[in-house]
Amino acid sequence: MLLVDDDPTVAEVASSYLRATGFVVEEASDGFAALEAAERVAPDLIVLDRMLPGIDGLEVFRRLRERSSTPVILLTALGSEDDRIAGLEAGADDYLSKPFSTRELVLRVQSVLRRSIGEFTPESVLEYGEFRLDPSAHVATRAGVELALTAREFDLFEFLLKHPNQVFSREELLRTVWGWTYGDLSTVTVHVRRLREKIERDPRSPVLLTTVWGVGYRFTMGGASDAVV
Amino acid sequence: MLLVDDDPTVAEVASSYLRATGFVVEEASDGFAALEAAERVAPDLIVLDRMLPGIDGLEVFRRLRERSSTPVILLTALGSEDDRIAGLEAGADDYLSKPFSTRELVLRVQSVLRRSIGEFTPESVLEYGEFRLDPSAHVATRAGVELALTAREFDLFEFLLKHPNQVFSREELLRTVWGWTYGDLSTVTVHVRRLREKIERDPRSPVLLTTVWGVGYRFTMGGASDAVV
DNA sequence: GCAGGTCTTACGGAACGCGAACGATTCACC
DNA sequence: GGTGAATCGTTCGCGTTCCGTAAGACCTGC
Repeated sequence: MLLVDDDPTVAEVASSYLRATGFVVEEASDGFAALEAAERVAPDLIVLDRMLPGIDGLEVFRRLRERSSTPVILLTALGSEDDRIAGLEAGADDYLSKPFSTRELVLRVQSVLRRSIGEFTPESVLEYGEFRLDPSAHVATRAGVELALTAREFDLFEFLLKHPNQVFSREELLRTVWGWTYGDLSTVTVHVRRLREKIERDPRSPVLLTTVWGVGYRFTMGGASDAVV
Repeated sequence: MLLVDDDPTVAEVASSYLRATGFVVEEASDGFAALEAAERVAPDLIVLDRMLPGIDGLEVFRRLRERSSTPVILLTALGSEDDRIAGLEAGADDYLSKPFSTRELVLRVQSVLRRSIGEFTPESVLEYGEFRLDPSAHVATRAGVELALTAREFDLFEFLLKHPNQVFSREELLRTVWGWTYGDLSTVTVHVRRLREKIERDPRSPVLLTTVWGVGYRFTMGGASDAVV
């Protein structure tokens, strides 16, 4: 997959998350590099920012389409309906407006790939101990029993399961899971709490989703870690 | 394949994409040229814009059907008048509303061709538990008893049976089942409700076709799932 | 004990899904 | 051709769920 964005922050966050999901990600920061990279690696899918230095994203898109039928997802700043129409008009396969959550991006990517390739998106079912999480079905279970997670809780849990034994600050979580660049950090706090309520044996003294004082939160995964499948 | 559209931009983008996918594309920009070309090259498939200068696209469609059974995919502009021709659209093999993604077009083309070629082989019959669904006969049964599904309900049910245990947003369903780029999402809601009324034991508390809050709908299929083929 | 960080609880607004009903349109049947 | 049934997409009101924020209590490190 090829990711084209001139904003280093966006590129880094998005690509790391996509990689964690199991994709092989090539990056490019401008139009020329994008065209070159597309030629070189022949990606399954291209995620393309509309606003690019040098050549405009739409122009890049047209040139890409001249020579291949690779699916393209367009990213654009602040989603006005006009942009959306323009994007689809040009023939993009899907469209996403910034700021977006990484989960949203992954969902779109999988959706587009599912449509283009057929069924084969790596059915990445996450498993840890008695936990099982199926993103495509949007089902999370503990020992076979379904956990009634809300959308946000699910997103958060998914992210943590994909990045175990790693500490994330509230800011980071807000950026990656929520897709916000700013916002009230207590939002994260509360959602962590609510999630604990549902996944911890004893929510009062968390074992899995622990607090790292002054830093953030960590999802701890014991020795035997078979995350991907 | 024959592509009929008077908008040069659409024609160019679409045809180049189709060619990149491997199709041999003939183009026509108005009704007369379309009829002439259809006669001349005898295409496997015709993609026809509904809005054409001179003869209307629908009229062209009728005349085409008088002399051959070549599959036709109708392109429709958006607008209130779409509804009026809903019936005639049903006569087409598939239809797609503008603006559409080029990939979507290719997918529909492939799907229609697959259907028209595979007509001789017995259509695949979907089975799940006591449900049985025969797309070619357009008949759905529960425990041998025929379910009185309407056309849309059937399409929706078919799609869900083919993609069990997977969540689809209303938007996705609108795109894949309805072939719309966008539209009123409550359309999906209502049809899901009507479908539930017919397939659920207790429509008030659905078991098969469940709502995933804030995400979409999921058709849940118990353990043994042999959906495909 | 203090200060800053974290947890808990509660609440209002917003989003969401549901149900019912309504025209418009089409199709089937007379 | 005309009439009635049926389908489809839309609209509106209602109840529910979820989410983000605020405020106070609690805890940790110093």
